[in-house]
Amino acid sequence: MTIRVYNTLGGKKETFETVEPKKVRMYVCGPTVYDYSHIGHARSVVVFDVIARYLTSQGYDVNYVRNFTDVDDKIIQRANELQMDSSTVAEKYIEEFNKDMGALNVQRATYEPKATEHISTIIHIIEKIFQKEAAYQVDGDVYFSVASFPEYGKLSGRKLEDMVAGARIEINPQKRNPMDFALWKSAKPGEPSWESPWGKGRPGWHIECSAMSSRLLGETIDIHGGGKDLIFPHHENEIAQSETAFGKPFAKYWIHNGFVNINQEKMSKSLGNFLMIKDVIKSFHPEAVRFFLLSNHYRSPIDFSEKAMEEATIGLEKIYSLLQRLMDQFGTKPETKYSQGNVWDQFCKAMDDDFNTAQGIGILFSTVRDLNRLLDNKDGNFTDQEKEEIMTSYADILRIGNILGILSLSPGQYFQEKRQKYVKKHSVDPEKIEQMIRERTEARKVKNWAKADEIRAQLEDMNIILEDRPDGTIWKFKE
RNA sequence: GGCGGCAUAGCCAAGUGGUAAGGCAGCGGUCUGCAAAACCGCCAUUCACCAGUUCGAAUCUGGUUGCCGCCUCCA
Repeated sequence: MTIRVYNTLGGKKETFETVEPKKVRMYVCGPTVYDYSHIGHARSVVVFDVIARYLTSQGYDVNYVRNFTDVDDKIIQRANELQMDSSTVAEKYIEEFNKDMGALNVQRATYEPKATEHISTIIHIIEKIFQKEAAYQVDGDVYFSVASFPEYGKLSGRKLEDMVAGARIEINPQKRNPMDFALWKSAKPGEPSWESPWGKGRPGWHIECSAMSSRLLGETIDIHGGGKDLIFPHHENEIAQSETAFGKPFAKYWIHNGFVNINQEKMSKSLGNFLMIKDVIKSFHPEAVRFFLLSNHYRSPIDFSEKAMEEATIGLEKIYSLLQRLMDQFGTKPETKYSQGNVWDQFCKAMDDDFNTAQGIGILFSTVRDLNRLLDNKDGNFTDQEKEEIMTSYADILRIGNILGILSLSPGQYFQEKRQKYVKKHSVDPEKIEQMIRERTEARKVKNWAKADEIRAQLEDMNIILEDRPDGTIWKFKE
């Protein structure tokens, strides 16, 4: 089956063909670690996590690099504010990043390098760029000369002349061209620095990705990804540097994810509406967050709101409820003997078309409805063929969950976790609820409906909903 | 000012040439002591607007309007 990928370079969908057969070299720009990770980071990381999982499921050997920018002006500034060492600041937020992404069930990349671990490679590449006469030194700073790279602008679709005319750039008299960017920055006293042929300093922002990508994956890679905002200047500059240094294409496919808005506004410092992952998962289950993030196509913007999260939660629970039902009726998870079925095929078809998780989720819901219908109608009396069908779809749902990184818990665990979270947040007493339910059950036994309904109403006031099932009464929080 | 994107029901959203997936909400029904859950049915003759290409367009082309992003740190 062929996979089609939208390539920012060229602006259209292309057939996905790797440099080496069945091997994927993928590099995704990670965060600059000077603060907690926000929901926008989550989207990018989750989207590429799903892409890596999917490609792996299709038989590719995926070599995935996700870096940390651990030396940078903002980190230095933050370190000064906190009166800490900048590497300590970076370490702290790397740890927080891993904690957040772990909670979101993100798989670890093959390599998760830090810029500071690759200083010698960075210096080596800058030297190569000097050899190509595309770099120049001004005191201790080194700049890349965009005029030396005729294709500059090919990713973002801009022309040098237009950009310079745009004049929103601060003119730095040291630069030959206003669009030139730093490869190496000289160190001011007290700043973290490394020895280099140009004196003590640190790498510019863009060069680290060129270095780590080529070092860990090779000079031409298959996928280079990141948020849309990185297209210019970051990725444009990476292309200029790498292709100048190595004289070959840097990346075949450029994949960029869209933004997360908050209540229809862009997250920004001035609005103070940065939504941190650690806060979001206090209110919503991490799987619901993932489910939400994947419910739109990855290139479209997505609007985060309380309502949207509630809908995502309802959707996720609809699936978990079916899984609960299946488990109650057929025991534990379907054995591996149930091969990939029609549902999985449909899902793959959606994913093959530029990783269309939104469509994939639609398939998931249709399947849930089909299975519920079958379960409703047959009342437990299934022919062997029907059982086979059910178990195949059941297995497919779990397979899809595994690609999307959801449905990783048993339904029991999921609802338990959710309940515990609520109990903790609202300090309710489950024992008391159980007691009330027992009283109601007694009342129902003697057909004292008035009393039963009264208890139900009392519980409803406590935001609790009851479900009378054949095997007993269960309760849930309404929220 | 330059570049790019988007516009599909009450809401969210998929669909890029073959006659509108899916979800949420709502309404009617089955089930239930009553509910809930689940299921069934209803819910866009139409895809911002205007022209054009085509046997055929939400999908392609040109134009209009509106919204958004990037060009400055940003996922």
